[in-house]
Amino acid sequence: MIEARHLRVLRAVAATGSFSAAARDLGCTQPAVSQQMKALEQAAGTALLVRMGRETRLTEGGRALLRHAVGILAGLAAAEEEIAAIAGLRAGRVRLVSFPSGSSTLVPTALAELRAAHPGTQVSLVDAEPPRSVELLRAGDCEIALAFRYPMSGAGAGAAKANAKANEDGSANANGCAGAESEWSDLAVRPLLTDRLVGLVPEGHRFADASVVGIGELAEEPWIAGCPRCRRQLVEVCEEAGFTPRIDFATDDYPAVIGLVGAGLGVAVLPELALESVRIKGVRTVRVEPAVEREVVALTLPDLTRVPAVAATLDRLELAAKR
Amino acid sequence: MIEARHLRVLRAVAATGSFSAAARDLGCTQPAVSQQMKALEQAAGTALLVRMGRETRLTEGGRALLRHAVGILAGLAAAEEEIAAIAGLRAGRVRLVSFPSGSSTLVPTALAELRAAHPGTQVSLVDAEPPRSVELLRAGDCEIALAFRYPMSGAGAGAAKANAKANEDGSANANGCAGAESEWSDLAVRPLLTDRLVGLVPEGHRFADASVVGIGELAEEPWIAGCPRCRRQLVEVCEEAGFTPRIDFATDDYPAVIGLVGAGLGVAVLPELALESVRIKGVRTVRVEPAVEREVVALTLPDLTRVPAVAATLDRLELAAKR
DNA sequence: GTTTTCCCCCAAGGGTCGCTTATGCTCAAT
DNA sequence: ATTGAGCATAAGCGACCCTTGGGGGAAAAC
Repeated sequence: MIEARHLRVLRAVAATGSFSAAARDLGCTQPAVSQQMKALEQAAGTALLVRMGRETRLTEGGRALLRHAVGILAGLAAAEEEIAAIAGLRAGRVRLVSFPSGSSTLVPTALAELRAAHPGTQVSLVDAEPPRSVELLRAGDCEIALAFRYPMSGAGAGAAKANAKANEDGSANANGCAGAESEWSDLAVRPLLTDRLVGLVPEGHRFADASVVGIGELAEEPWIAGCPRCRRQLVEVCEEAGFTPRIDFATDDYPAVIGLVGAGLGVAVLPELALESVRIKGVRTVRVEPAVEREVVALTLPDLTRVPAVAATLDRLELAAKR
Repeated sequence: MIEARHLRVLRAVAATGSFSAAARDLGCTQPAVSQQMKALEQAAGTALLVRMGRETRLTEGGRALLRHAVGILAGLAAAEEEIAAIAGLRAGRVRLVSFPSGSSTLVPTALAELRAAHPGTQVSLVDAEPPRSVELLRAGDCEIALAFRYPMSGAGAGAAKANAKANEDGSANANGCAGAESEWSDLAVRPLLTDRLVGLVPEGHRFADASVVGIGELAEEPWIAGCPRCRRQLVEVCEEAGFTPRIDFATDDYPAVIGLVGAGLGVAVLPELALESVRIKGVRTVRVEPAVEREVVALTLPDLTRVPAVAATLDRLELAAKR
């Protein structure tokens, strides 16, 4: 079995015309070259070069092998170059999937920094909400999935179980944003930030100037819900507070939620992150009690953390989240 | 440093989709594949594949490397194929240099047998007399040189020295057909046959029906000499017999020599081998005393004896000489 | 739900391989 | 004749590679 090492030696010997010079080129000793050439000749089954006094010449077989060796080693060098570019962040594609409020806040700043530090890397971005984004990740359609989850709601496992029972609108139980039972145990989880839900009330509302509002105080208000997962979380929190919210509107378009609240059609809770990139007009934000937080994380496959471009992207995301 | 072995494993893993199946393909155990892949990933500096439960997928780096690996391994296979063809005598060029009487006797039968046994081999033939043929061999312009030499003439070193002294028409002292001083000590010498010189006299000559003739009995005859080396040998032998031959004609064209003898213009001695391929007409052959023999050998560089096509050619030459 | 099966990782052992150092030989040049 | 360069060989040592045996985890089968 001919190995690349053999061909490197052969090429050096052919180029320099002597074993000693080849050894110097290769950075090893002369006996090493002798042994490699002997091994190669044995693998080849024929003499590859003739020693004529001081000079060494190739035989027909040696010339044939050298002819191939040039191309093979060139290909190998190209492969090493390309892989080194990927390893050295001079190249590398990362497919990133994020939920909308992440795409418009964390991701742009992270990608801008990544691009500035490593111009060769390319990141593609696709929007998808957590259950779907994790599917994409597991299916190999992306390298990083930004997702979020709510901590085990209420006080313990009992509530978590109720939560699990309530999950019957989505796809089976792989909803990807619940607390415990469908964890990402086989994934690499990089926590980015914890995002607090804040209440939204129209200007002039009785709580418009309140600094903090108990959730129960909004029991009689009409509600405007966000994305399905946020809506589920809302219902759950309200039920823990002892009431079932009356949801008049539901949309995953955050500006629309704000517009509806501003028009006086109801109140809402939204992740703080979602508010960062939309123009707030005609509404007031209030802190709600009990505090509800969601954990925003970057998910990837464990092996992919060893891919430099993926690791670098994760680092930038974490950095961007530090604000 | 990426080795071919790594790429073979990578290709097998990519093709089969699992380490175990790749190990079966490669004829080794699964941990061996694991270790090779780990080594390759370390050499590459990035993860190359992701383990997703039961299936394994390539990363971007893995795909890039595999893309190169296909070409590299194909090149390597082509190289091994070509070198195997040369080693297995399904291919291989041999450049053979021979003196004329060898070209027309030993060589044709040897090459015919070689061609029959190994149709892929190609032998090219060039005519050259010994001193020149050995030069060609040493210069790398041929692989095998057929040559001949006369044993140390007369009784010992004294005569050999005289012989050496006489060599002043050719190129220096590398005449390649003398006895001792310019031996082929650095060459591989394959004895083929010992060729006796026979006398040629015209029909009707007083020795035409003699079975054996002493060389001295031809002292007064006009002589027709062959090639320069044969002529030199003739002179030497005659001088040892106590006379200097009167050489009226000299030509290295053996049919011409025979023609001249047949026309009654003189007598000659020719190597038996030279007579084999010419039509003898009008002359008689007689054995001369003392017997003069020349040794016909095949010369090659020592390393070239390990080139299968060269070795096979030498074997066929030896076989052809066994007649 | 439990069991089975498959696949991979890990650790330890043994054998091979590859490189180095040291030595001797041959050839060419001074 | 001597010196220097180049290659071959042998011994020693370290690294590498492969194997065996055991374990864990996830998907498939019962």
